[in-house]
Amino acid sequence: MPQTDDLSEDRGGPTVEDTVLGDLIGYRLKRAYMQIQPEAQRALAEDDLRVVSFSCLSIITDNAGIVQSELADALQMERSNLVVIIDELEQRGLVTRKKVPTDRRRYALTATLRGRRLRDRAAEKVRTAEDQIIGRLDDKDRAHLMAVLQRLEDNTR
Amino acid sequence: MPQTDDLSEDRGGPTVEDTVLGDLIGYRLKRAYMQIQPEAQRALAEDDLRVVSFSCLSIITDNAGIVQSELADALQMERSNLVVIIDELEQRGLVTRKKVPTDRRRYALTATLRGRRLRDRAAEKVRTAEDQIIGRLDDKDRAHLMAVLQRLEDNTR
DNA sequence: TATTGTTATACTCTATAACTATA
DNA sequence: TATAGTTATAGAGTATAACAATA
Repeated sequence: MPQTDDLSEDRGGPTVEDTVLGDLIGYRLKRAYMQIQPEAQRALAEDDLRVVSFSCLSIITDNAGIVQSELADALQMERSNLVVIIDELEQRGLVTRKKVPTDRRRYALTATLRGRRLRDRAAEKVRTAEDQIIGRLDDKDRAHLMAVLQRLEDNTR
Repeated sequence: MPQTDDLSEDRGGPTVEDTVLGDLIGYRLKRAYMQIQPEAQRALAEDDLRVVSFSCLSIITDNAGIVQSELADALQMERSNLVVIIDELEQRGLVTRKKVPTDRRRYALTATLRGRRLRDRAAEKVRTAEDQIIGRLDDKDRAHLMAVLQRLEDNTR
């Protein structure tokens, strides 16, 4: 098994490969996410979307009629922080807010046709950006990664 | 393959499983990290460490003599944001700052015995916390996950 | 009484610019 | 002229408390 216990210069990089830290899943997850996130951000910025607003638009698109507190639950964020995001999506004509007749405290969120189309286009761009980073990761490894991450998440529910 | 296209109530949870979003690696990575991070945070808080200060202490421990800008590179963070963190680690007697004789602009960082011991203890706690979340993930899946995440990260360098 | 959406606010993280001392 | 460490500050992102409307 390849293991580097040589701390001196190795291959040009700014040194430092840590094993104790590198063996922690949380650290590896964060590092991997840090590579992907900026590229996703850049791809979404072309359509004036942030990662969080894209996530909202995406879930609303696939779950027409969802209300804000449910959306907050789904994204594990505070419903108070959702307000301005939905405000913007609504102002841009991407989603609609409609009072639920049976419970007038709640607003049913639905993506407009324009919203759904934007979501599809943006998702495609993010996918392309991700694929470029994934590089040599073949389909089998990708599928396995996704399955394990999903399982990891499910284990905590 | 198991695929849910039923959007109605499934098993008590607050609904919502999105496929377009859920098929993005960035989203899955973030979700998985969101499950792990709070537990790691809680484990580290017992020793008055934050994730970032633990990461610093850990890298310094394994790379005695590293200077701040190298550490910033290693953790992919701004060196300006490192200052207060190292300040605190130094004040707690966990690391030392020593001017490098050959280049007096730089400070060599080294973990003290107490720092190294704290790192080892804290790492063990985080590991335990992670293992509890990982649950049924067996050694093979864990190893494969780590390898793929590492590869994913390496692909971008 | 409890919940939904909302507002305001505080707190943490991260990013940027500018300074100093050294090179 | 450039770099390391530092400071101050601005900007995100996130969390908390309180309120009005509704249940």
